[in-house]
Amino acid sequence: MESKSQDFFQKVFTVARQIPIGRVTSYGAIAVYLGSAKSARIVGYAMNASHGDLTIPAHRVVNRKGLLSGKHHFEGSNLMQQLLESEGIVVKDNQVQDFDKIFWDPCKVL
DNA sequence: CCCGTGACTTCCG
DNA sequence: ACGGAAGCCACGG
Repeated sequence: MESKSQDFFQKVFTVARQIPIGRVTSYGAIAVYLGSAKSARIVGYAMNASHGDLTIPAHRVVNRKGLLSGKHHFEGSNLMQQLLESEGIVVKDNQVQDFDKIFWDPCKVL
C-alpha cells in the first residue's frame, strides 16, 4: 500500500486541478489545506512531479508573494506568465498583480 | 541508514 | 523596511 507521504503528493495534484481559471494559490495555502503548513516546500516538490501531468495547471500555483517562483521550471522563460495572462491574470515582472483578489484559498473554499 | 537538494515560509539582525 | 539565515518535510542517491 502507498504511504501517507505519497498521498501528500496526490493531494497536491488534486487541489491544483481544483484551482478555478483566472485564480491562483500559494504553496503554503495548499500545504495548510493538506494539514502540513510547514510542508510548503513539499508542495513545490510535488508540483515538480506534476510537471509531467498537463492536467495540473502548475502555472496557477505561485509563492506567498504572488511571485512566479516556478516560472524558471517551465519551458522557455515566460511560458508561465503567458499562461496566466491567457487566463485573464495580470502578471508584471514575474509577479501576479491583484494577487489578493485572484487568490484562491482551498482551505477556505473547500 | 545518512546526506543532499528543493517551484517555500517565517524569524532574526 | 531590507537582507540573510534557519526550519521544515519529502524524495532520491
